[in-house]
Amino acid sequence: MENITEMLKGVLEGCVLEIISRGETYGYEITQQLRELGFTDVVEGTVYTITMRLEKNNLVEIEKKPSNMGPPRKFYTLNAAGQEQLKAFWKKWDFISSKINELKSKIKS
Amino acid sequence: MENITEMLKGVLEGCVLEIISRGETYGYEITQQLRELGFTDVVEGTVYTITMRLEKNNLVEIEKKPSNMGPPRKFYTLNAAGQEQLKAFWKKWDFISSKINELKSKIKS
DNA sequence: TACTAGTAATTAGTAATACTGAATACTGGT
DNA sequence: ACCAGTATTCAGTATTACTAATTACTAGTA
Repeated sequence: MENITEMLKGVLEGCVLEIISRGETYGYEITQQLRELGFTDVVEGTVYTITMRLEKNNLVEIEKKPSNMGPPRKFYTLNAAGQEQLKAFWKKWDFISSKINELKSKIKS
Repeated sequence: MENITEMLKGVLEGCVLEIISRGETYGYEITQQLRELGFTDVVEGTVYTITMRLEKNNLVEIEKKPSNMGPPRKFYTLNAAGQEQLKAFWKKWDFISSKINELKSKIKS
């Protein structure tokens, strides 16, 4: 899918929150999961800006662990504020997507 | 709904395209329709930047008509390129919303 | 040894978009 | 004379994802 970047604004962070909520994970793995999900053009740098923002906003706990596949990994888990943010994200998503779909399905005049 | 502005990026232009496709309309009326749809905080200035972009990208035809309710209105209609853009928007929306909902509904591990 | 590929984090700079907060202008009513 | 509603316009701002790269660790291989 080409040029969806503008439509990803706001939702990509929510996706990252959701992925982290499934269990402790790190940037590179999050990137892979997003690509598997279908957002094939997402790269590490993009996810990094999001995880950095989550750190800055105190939504995650961090633990650095060594890896036998490469350099050490920075594992993230959601704290209480992060889970609140995730809940708020889904609420916003449900709101917006219902409105958009309402518009989409309206009978043309 | 508070602070949904980031999630509106990319989709608001699509909504405006869809509204114009329903029939000749103008900025102020588009704003009202978006507010009726539920995007209550959208203001004229925001819609203006979008209609200006549509003009600049040659996606609309323009006709200025006098009004008996105030200053003259700038009516927009989609041209062929605009209709293509609208189709592309819905394709992207369907793609992204299906992926997000897939993520949302996945069984937590 | 030198090299390549895969894993993993990091960063400065850019582009695109919606929002802020206003100015201008036209009409009708009090 | 004033105000509310209608209607367009615009300079500046904030936020976000992307670009394009650097650094570093491990394992395989020529």
